[in-house]
Amino acid sequence: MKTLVLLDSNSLLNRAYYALPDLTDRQGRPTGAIHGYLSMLVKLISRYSPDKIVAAFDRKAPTFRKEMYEGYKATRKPMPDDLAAQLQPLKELLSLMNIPICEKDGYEADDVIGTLAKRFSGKTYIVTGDRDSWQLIGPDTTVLYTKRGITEVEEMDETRLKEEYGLTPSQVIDLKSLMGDASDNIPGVPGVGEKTARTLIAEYGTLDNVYASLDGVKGKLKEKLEQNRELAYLSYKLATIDTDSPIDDSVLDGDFEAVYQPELKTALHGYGLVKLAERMTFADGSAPAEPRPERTTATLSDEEALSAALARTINEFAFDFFGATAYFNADGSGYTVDICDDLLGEGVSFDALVRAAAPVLSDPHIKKICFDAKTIMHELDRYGVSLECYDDVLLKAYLCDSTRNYKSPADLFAAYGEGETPPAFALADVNAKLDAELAEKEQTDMYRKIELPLVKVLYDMENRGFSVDRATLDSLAARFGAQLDELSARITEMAGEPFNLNSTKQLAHILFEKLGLRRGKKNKSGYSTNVEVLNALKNEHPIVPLILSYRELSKLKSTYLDGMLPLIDSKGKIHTVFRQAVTATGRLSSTEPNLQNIPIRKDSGKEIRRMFVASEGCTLVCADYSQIELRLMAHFSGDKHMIEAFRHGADFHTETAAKLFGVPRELVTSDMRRSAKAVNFGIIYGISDYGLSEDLGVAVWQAREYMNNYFATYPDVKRYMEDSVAFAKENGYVRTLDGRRRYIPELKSSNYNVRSFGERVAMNMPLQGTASDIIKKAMTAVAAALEREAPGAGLIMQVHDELIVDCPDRLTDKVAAILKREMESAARLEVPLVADVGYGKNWLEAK
DNA sequence: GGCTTCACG
DNA sequence: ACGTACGTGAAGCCG
Repeated sequence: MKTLVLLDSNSLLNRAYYALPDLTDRQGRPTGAIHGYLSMLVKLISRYSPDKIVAAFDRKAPTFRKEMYEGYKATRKPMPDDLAAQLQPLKELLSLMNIPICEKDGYEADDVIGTLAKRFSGKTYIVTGDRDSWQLIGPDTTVLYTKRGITEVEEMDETRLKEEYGLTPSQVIDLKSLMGDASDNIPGVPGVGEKTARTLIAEYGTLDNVYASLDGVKGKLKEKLEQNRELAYLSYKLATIDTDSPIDDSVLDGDFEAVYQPELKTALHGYGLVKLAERMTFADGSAPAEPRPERTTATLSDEEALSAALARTINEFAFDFFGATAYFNADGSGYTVDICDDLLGEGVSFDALVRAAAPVLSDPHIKKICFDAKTIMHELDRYGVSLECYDDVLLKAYLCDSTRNYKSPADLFAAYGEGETPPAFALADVNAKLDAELAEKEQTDMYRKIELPLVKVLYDMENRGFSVDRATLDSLAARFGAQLDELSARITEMAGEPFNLNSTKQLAHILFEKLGLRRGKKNKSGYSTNVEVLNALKNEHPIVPLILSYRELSKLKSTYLDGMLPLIDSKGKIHTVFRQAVTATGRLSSTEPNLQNIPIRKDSGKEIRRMFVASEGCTLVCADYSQIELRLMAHFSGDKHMIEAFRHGADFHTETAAKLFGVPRELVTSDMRRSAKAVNFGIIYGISDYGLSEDLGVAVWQAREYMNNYFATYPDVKRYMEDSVAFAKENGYVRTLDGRRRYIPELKSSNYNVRSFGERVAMNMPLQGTASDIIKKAMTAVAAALEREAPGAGLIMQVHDELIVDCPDRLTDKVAAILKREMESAARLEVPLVADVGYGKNWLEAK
């Protein structure tokens, strides 16, 4: 099957123009966009080895669209002069590359591309920075979507479009007709943004169906849709790419060859694009510059050679999947198998690369050096390939400095490489450097025993997913929606004018200027309208409690109902992504969606928790550590009274209150307990009198007294906190029980606030971090135990001190016992480590 | 992209 | 005198 690459030239030029700095050649002619465009093209050619390439350009008469919807401002900006000036030179260079140009008066490049893609039978890649073109995706048609920068592309095919956006190609049009596109002059439905549009499409599938089911839509949204039906359908027409434009498809006749006439080299040199020319092969025999002469590089000419090379005994090789490029050994012999762009340029497709590499990737004896192995594993899922035996430089770098945030291998090279763009084998060098640094910082065990084994556990959790009950979600969304409509109507009436309730600025204007209510705290952009302020005004004006209710419900609806919808897969599950290298303390974080902040504290929020359910025939078993951070404080400080309170007391906060106020525990009032609890929390956060006073709503001197009282009750706690800070000041870092470190440069600051922050961090991190270490160890142990003793059951969630297992009903008791056993034995402390277990059909019930 | 607000541990 | 509790992520507004 032949391969065709279609270039959406105007879109690419635009991207290149804005992504690159203003370059000019010696004569002062702008060349930045040309440079970006051609770099991308050269890379693409070597990666996809297309048989045919066509460059499409816009040729739309400027007035064409305006008249179609008069009254709507044409917002598309004219092309900047120094971009327009690059158009003709680019076309000339493309001709010299023997790449045909296709354009048609009155048509956009989109239409040309859509038409050619339809007429070509074979594998088609559409290269563009425009999401519109996703509607053209099909079984044989993939869109290569340029990411920021330009030389990086993302392969968007049917599967990926479904997975990432929950859309079929044709739904791309439906979506756009609702949300519009300012840059493309597509109006859409006013007041409907991407968020709402995606929800509507997720629910109704098509524009037609949205309008056929208007009765199911509530409130203002329904109004907006009704009033703008024509606009929506006009937008639909505008967003639809014409796949039957009258173009001459003889541009598809010839085949492309990546060997160029010397005239091209001369022309490129003329534009000062020498480096670019060096990456090309010319008919007069001048080949691309030989890279990296300091190592032996075996350039492999085809798939067979690749397989052979990979089959050779290699101990280790680095794998940079997203740069889509490099495999090589790092066995110390100095031999390098470099199959990056060189090989991809010689007849090997990326799919073929993965297939050829599969035996190596899955070989349990060959170590693969990865950046973010978990993500790579998910990517390889798409090819049915598993990754065994891996190292992860991201995790190593994280352990070396948890306050850094490495987003890509490039970030790592910047920190550990030699600077500049790294050679392909740099990952192996970085890996070696990291191993040394891990050893030097005593993090090797943290890496091998805790973080690395957790990768597979998290990967399995993410894959398994959490079931969501659509019926519950829908009915909650309807209920909240109706309440919000009602609230917003009443608020508008009381305010005497309509305003955007979601705008703190407008709300502040209404409350403090129009209604003259008491101003509270200030923030950077004016007076705050946060809960604290509003609560203080609750009884001042009847509008305030309504605003509080509005805030509560709108938060819940937008974040946890509307926001969740597009993330539900075809099996009714959502798959969070756990991030293992972001927090400074060692905790995990959860994104897309964040399932670690699902509501629980208020009644309205509890309802939301109900929609997270066990899967078919299964039960959720939930276990959480009881007061783990305070228990760790007891352990670390060795404070006898605190230890005693944990060993014998039923409720630690009550126990603390009894000691603090000098009364028997039976006589502890709820107020006393509340204060004691606040101080206990303060202790975990690295206490300050001011913070405590804020939390308790008492004077600072009063808070100060509570603290002194607390330290008198648990004297070793105070000593421990002082020791912690002293250790940090001396060594520059603090550490957990297992040795995880957090460096605290803030302690050296001359700024009091910054330094105080450092001191609180020094007190807090060992507690929060050790708790993280413990639950991470427990997770690995639980996963293994479940596999052995309760096959069919699996972890699906971690919320810092809580684990959730989804298990077949009959295994419930077994799983409960496993969770309790493994969690409680994950660390040996001076006080008991206790996990409380519950179960149920939904998350609320199980907790 | 920064800021504010608020959901969780 | 200083003016903040520790750790996150997402939504929405605004310039």
